[in-house]
Amino acid sequence: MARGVDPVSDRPVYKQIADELRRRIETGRIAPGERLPSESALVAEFGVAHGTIRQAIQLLRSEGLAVAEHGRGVFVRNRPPIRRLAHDRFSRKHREAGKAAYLAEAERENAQPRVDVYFVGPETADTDVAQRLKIRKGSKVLARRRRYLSDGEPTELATSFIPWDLAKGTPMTEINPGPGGVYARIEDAGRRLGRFTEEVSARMPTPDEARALRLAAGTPVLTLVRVAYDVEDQPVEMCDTVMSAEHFVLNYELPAD
Amino acid sequence: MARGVDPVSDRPVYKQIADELRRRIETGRIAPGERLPSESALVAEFGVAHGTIRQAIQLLRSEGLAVAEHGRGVFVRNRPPIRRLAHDRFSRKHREAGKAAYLAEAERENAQPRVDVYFVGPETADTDVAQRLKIRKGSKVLARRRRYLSDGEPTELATSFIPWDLAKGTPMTEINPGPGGVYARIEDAGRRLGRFTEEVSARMPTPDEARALRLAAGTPVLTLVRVAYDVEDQPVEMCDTVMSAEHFVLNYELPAD
DNA sequence: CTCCTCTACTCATCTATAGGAGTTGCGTAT
DNA sequence: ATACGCAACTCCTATAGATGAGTAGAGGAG
Repeated sequence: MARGVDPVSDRPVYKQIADELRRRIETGRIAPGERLPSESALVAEFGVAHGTIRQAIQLLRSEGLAVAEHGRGVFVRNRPPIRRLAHDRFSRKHREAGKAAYLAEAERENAQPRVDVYFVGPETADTDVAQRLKIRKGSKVLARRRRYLSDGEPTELATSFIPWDLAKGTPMTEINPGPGGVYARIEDAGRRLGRFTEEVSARMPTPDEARALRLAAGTPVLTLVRVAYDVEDQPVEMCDTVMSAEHFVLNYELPAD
Repeated sequence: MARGVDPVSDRPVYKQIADELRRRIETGRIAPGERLPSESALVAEFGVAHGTIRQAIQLLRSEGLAVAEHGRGVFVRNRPPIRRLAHDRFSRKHREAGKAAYLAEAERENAQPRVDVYFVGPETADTDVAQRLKIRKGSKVLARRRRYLSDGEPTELATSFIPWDLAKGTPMTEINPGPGGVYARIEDAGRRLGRFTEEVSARMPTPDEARALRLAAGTPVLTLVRVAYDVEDQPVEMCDTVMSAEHFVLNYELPAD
């Protein structure tokens, strides 16, 4: 028996059911972390087929409102704590305090930081990297691929590229580049940093990214490409970052002139 | 008969089929704009049930790789042109040239701009607006709700809030605030602008947003909250913007110290 | 020529059913 | 008390069909 759904309505039944469940979530009738009624309970409640209920739940999942756990149930999403990245996170004062940007952020948030280094070593620059670093495509660069975690939860994937001439023979080629991070080592190499540019966008994650960041289905990622320039305005590093969009807010400041 | 899928594999059949179709798209065997084989053709090709094909296609759609058109077919997505928002888009030099930021951008891109104004009028500030504008919750503010289009395609939704004391009796309360936009009128009112802050994040769109921006299913939005401050560092305006993530890249510049 | 209808195709929705796999908790044997 | 096994629950995958609704093209009526 259809309860609350109108099978002859213009709006498909599965959307009507999703609407009803969304309402319950938004009004707090089903609180964050709580379980939704099971598929079979919803079949009974709304008097529709199993597949229809499944479509409705799928919709809520794609909106990021619910997550399914195999064998346990479907749960209202707990909004994770949000990490705000300050616009001055790469300022020299933090670097001189001996802190890489990520560790400085983590400290402010009282979280236990961890970095998994996937790879550090030479690679050849693809078109995009070459263009941003103003070097020839195919040139040798140092690549540093890593994953950042906070209290054991993965938060972002980052890959840095540094022209090989600048990186070779320095601690940048080590797993741990030392206090202040790679940017401190670049300044040690005599290239004083002048400015950074950042390009921000968002998209759906690739399956690999979803796994590495343990993303729930239907949650987007923020992508950030940063290029560091020295005071001569020569690019010295670029960093490609992918982060779970719902964990992050990026803060920027623009002057009025 | 199963062609290219292994029904006893660990990976579900529908994902294997999605993998195969994704491969064809990525290798260009099915080019952007081209049609995928019809559902029934795929049922025949892979020897599986209709529902399984549907699940596979749903997956590709949620990844933004394909769009379905009712009655016509499923097409490989055409990547829309990307709009890059420069970090100096609110600089005084553009404003003094009599151009609002959006129109200046559109001109650079050779696109036909249009603005649908949904609402201009007084509202009461909610908690978030009040906090950002440093006014009391429930205070009167001018709200300006609008949608921007480029060559007829909707690109972003924006809502501005301006303290009522500042807006009342000025052209800001009109549909068209005049040359240079609202920011020019704020300066006319004697509040010289000093800086802007922007907070960027991303999420899945609400159903309303998806409709207003004509978003394909499974594509995220970028959200941007900008606050304008005068030279006394008092907030004078905040603007909440929602844009299709795949249309936009935001550019920022950070000083090194 | 234009307009209409009809048909054959497309995707969208929905039903009904079946077995799989992961989780939880209870009860029994040790 | 602890460990094991099992039953009952959860969601996941897949099948097989029916009906609806939008689109495109062929062909006939005007």
